[in-house]
Amino acid sequence: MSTIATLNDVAKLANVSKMTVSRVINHPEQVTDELKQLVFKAMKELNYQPNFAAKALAANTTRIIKLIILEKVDTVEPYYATLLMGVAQELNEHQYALQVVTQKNADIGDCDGYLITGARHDDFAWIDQLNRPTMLFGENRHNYDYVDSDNKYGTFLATSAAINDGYEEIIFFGIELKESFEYSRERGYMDTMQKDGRNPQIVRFGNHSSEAQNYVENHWHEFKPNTCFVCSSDRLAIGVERGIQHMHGNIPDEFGIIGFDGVFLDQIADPKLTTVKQPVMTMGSKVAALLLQKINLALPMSEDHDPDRNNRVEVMFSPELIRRQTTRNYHRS
Amino acid sequence: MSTIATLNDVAKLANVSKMTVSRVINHPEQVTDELKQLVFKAMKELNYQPNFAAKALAANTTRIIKLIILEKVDTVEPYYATLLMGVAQELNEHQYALQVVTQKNADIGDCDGYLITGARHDDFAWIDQLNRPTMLFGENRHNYDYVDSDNKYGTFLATSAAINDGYEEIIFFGIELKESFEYSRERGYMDTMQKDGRNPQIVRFGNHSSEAQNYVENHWHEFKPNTCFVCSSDRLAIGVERGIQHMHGNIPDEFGIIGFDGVFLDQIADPKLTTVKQPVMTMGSKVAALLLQKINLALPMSEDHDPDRNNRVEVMFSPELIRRQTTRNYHRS
DNA sequence: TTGTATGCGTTATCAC
DNA sequence: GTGATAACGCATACAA
Repeated sequence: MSTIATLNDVAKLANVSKMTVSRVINHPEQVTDELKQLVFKAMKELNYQPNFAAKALAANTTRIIKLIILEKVDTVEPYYATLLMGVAQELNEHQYALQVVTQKNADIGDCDGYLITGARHDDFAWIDQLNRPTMLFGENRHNYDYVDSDNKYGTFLATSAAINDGYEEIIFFGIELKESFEYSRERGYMDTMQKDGRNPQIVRFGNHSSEAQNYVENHWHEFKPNTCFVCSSDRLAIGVERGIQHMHGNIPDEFGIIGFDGVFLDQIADPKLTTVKQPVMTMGSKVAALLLQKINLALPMSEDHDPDRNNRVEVMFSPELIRRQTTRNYHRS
Repeated sequence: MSTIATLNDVAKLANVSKMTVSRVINHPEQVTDELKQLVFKAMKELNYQPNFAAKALAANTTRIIKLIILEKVDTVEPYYATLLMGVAQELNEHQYALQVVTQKNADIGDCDGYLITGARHDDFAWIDQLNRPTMLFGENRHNYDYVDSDNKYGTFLATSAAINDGYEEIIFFGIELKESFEYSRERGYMDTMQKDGRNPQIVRFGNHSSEAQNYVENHWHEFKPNTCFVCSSDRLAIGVERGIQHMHGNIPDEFGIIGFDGVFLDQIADPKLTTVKQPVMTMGSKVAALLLQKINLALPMSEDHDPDRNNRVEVMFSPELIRRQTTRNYHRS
């Protein structure tokens, strides 16, 4: 038989009803150990795999999660590819299917829950009217549950490193965006600077390497040697690196650079960037896990939505400072 | 009613049986126009969306496509992110769900078909035992249907451009891999060189920028000014660019560089790479479309698998030469 | 051309 | 603790 085994096949082989088999899977505590063993044996023998669609149909469920990437398509970065791998892995383990979707197509077809990434302030009007459990990837000020890296801690790490490495001036290159993650990164920088009795300086750009590069070149006379640039993204950091190189500044002795993200770009740079690396893949698995948890919790107690809207889920992963070639004290690994 | 409309709801509203509604969807030619209009109206009014799971269950189908990425996870490139967007878009339009999977987990859970990318020679033993319709992304010598860009034409474009731009020496930097796409790219280069009465020169590396860079630096004395490097990937091209810059060669006047791929990396480079750009997203949609077509064809006539194994599907997309800053005749866009 | 009955694989409900 | 039955939404086969 090359046909796929069903609950019924297992039941016959184990000499029980298919309900018993179903229970062994979903409510094992209600079945005696003897029967359980028989069923397990039969399942193994037939290599039983539950039928995704039947499960979904019976449970009035889709077993589909939509991952909505709210970014222009041409911005698609390796960042999202990595995130996606994490999400996909977690969903597969729980027999959920994935739909990768842009906002435009997000409304066609039903699903059990939403995973949203790249949400900007203006998107929340739309997000608010979604009527399924939702998790965001990225901190936000709209009271949505989310997973992110600890952005403030990240720039604390970066700024502290710059201080410890003996850079005298430490300038923050931020992203010109009124978003929560950016505020947190700037705050991490500012607090660390102030605690050390230093004067914070922040400049902001669109998140493109060329803008940072132009700025460095145009303001070159203002930067004294022994300056470190703490950046809010690896993109900006690469621009800074280029600007310094074009102006024949020395990296890392005269000028230090620290990026943020640690996905792909940092390694493409030359010299390779010292950066604050986010565990993006792990974070992807985690948002997915939390969403599934939320979905399964929502099912049993249907006493109105949002039984306890107060305890918001905010999971922060600690980023890690990867020391490479754009700061002093560079350790070869 | 916030509950989701079913076939039955539509049927009631239109005063027909649910079978008529089903037919309007699947076999519209069997229904009279009057009824069709009624049904359409009811569907619109109720915003009817077919139930994915029920469809799958009734058809003995999963409506799940597995996308298998056979690459080390840390190699994940923007290339795959882009490809994925194309695949996802096409699948969504046809109400198929996606499972992104690594080879390790590829065997758990059923699916209707496989989309495989990054397949190397050694993977085919495993691929051969897959018992569902399969499409590869990337040309191959194992008789599998595939979509790819026209690799040979791509290096023809690159080499011709180098010739037209007046470079005297044209050297090919290839990837050290016994794979079909690499052979095709090398052939495109060689044929074009020979047709022009020139002497081809090929050097090969692992696909890492540092290897190309080291080679350029170590063999610097061998390269006369007015040489163009035609590369088999943007990664290699970036390495070449760096090598030339480290040796203080002039780009593009003394040395030209042409990359291959045109996803992300080419724009990160500085100066920006002239490259052979593949329409990766379009290609993603196309493999998906072909796979769905193959799946739907396989259903009706079940007269043994592979009714016509002879006509292999090989779809090649023409890549495009994007002129930027690493070759002469650079046009600003 | 249209409607009725049946089954896909699973789970919840209710008997036993 | 275990089994029979109905139901989830749709599509196929058959009847009208």
